[in-house]
Amino acid sequence: MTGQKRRATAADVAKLADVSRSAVSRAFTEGAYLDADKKTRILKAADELGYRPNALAASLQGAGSNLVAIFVGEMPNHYDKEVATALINGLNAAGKWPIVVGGSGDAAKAAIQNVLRYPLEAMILRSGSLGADVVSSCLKLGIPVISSGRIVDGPNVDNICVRNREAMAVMTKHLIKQGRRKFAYLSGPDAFWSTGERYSGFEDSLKAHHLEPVSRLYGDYSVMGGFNAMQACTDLADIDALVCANDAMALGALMYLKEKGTSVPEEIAVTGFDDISMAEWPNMALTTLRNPIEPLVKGTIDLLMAREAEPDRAGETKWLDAELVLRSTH
Amino acid sequence: MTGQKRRATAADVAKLADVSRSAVSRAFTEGAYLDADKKTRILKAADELGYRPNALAASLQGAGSNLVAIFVGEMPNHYDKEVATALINGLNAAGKWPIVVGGSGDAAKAAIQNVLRYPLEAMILRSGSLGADVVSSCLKLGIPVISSGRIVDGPNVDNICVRNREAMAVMTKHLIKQGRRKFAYLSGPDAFWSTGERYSGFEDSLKAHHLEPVSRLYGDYSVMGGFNAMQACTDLADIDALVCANDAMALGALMYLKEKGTSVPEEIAVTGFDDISMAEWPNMALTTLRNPIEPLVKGTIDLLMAREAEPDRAGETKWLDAELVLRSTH
DNA sequence: ACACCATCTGCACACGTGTTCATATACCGA
DNA sequence: TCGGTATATGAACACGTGTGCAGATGGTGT
Repeated sequence: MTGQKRRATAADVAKLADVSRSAVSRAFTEGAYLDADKKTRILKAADELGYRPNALAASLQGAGSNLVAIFVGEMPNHYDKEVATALINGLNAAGKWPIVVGGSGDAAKAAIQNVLRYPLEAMILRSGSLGADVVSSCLKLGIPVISSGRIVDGPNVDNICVRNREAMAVMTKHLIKQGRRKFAYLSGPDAFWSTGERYSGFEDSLKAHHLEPVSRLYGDYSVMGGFNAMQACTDLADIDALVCANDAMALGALMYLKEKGTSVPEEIAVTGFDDISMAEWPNMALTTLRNPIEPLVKGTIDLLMAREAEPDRAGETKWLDAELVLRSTH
Repeated sequence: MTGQKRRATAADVAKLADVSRSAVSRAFTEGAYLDADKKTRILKAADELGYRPNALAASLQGAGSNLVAIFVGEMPNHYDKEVATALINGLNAAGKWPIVVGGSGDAAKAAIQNVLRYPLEAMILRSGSLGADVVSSCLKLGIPVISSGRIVDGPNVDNICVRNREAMAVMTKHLIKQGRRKFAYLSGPDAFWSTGERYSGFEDSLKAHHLEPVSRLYGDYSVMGGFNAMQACTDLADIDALVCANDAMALGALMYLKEKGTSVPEEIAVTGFDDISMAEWPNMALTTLRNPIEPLVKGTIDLLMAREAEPDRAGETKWLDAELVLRSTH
């Protein structure tokens, strides 16, 4: 016979502690004038009732909502999940509470429109497929947009992104220096922004050494996609290096080559991009480019804080450097 | 010279459309009496201003907040991340918006206390390490608790959990039937609730066939933990089956055995638990127990909706069945 | 003509909070 | 004693919304 449990309010605490409601509010406000004894009494009563200030009502009053949205897309890849995990933890540590939205297509758009009903302090975008209309919706509401992993144009939009082209150039040059000459490239789908960036870094770097790619294969950034692309590849014999657009496809390719009996790296070098946790597994030991997560998270939060401090500042773009990680497949 | 962009309110829309503020509110309320022409005019004005109702103010007024918290812990394992991803997508599809909290220890507890300031419709717990104080905090605030993956006692607490014991028994019996007799068990840390459940399912099943485990090894549920545990194992020669408490450790063990030249499954069978995406990779093909994600998500949302419909109902526990997935390591 | 009902509208309230404002008390220096 | 300052207090307002209420309008049946 407990009935529906109602959330205790400041008025309830005030009645129990025999003080005014204002006093209760002050007891939870740092630096407000309040008698020490009274404060103790209030906090005790609050504890007894399990009271804590309603953050929504507080934000209505003017306090920051501390709510942030993250759009993470489908997260098909392990790297996406690792980034999302790290981002959530980083935001928590900064006292920001992320509402996470996933999915793709119209459902995702509708979901974002729904989430925009909350007074968000920022919208963090972690997906290539989202249109400019989402950005303009946010900006109309005065919600700052931070795009991670893709450069988005727009007034006051902040960006953070790894230098895809330069990273691929570093890898390609390393393989050339090592003596490789017959390159294939395992590419992601053209729909993703990073696909073109990474390929052109690879291709330009070859051209600078008067080389041409032997072939450009296509996958869907997944492990099985990499496996299948290799299986379908006809000119494997003409290749001594396979540069992959991400780790997942590189691992898939690696598995196919091992199954087929092709020795890596003796006959073919295989390289990835991201440095996901599986890349350092003992039977993989993939040579790759580390798409650094910790600086990505820190940079994102720095952008968030900077925008909070100065809402009208011009959009900033932070560039991150990928690091060459040499293991056993090159 | 745009200045700080303020969020448009119903009053702003009312002024622009030359109607009362009530009319604006009604334009966004299904089934409210409102002249059709006026409604069109209001929606047009709202669109122009980028207005949408402030969900916080609305929830203050009595509407549901549609906010839910998920505590996901550290998510060290791939399975945790897969579940979290699916859960987020499922909640989104149900029109619920999850605030995601991670971490462990005191920081996590503090984070949860902070998130409890929001008027949540539920707290979903996805981690073994959290104490009963969190549950009581939630219940004091009238926030329903749903525990996933671990049974939590408490008034009106809902649970959803896989039948760990039964699943391990199915696997063990299958191996016995197949002719295996000399079993080792690769266990997780005792601190986790599921560790004991899974082991006892294994052990009891052996006993029922008058068998004793050769040894119980310990890992930390991670891939490298499984790899290292096998490396440290001295009585590998006395074993023809290795039952692992989860897939990650099984994969690590598999990698060690392959590196060492032990043939799987001829000399030793290796089995896992969870059926993470890596388990079906071509060079792994792990025989395992599917810890079903889709029913887990659906069940969680069903519990959420049932509790919303009837807040005072007794706590319910949903049990899920794991499915034996036979691949190439048994 | 009258009563009735369905539709429409604006005023006013309530939700729970942080903070301003005016006022009150206590302390200190001159 | 007086003025000044630091501290303490409750009443009142504002935040943005959904809805109850009372009243208005117009159509329909008798």
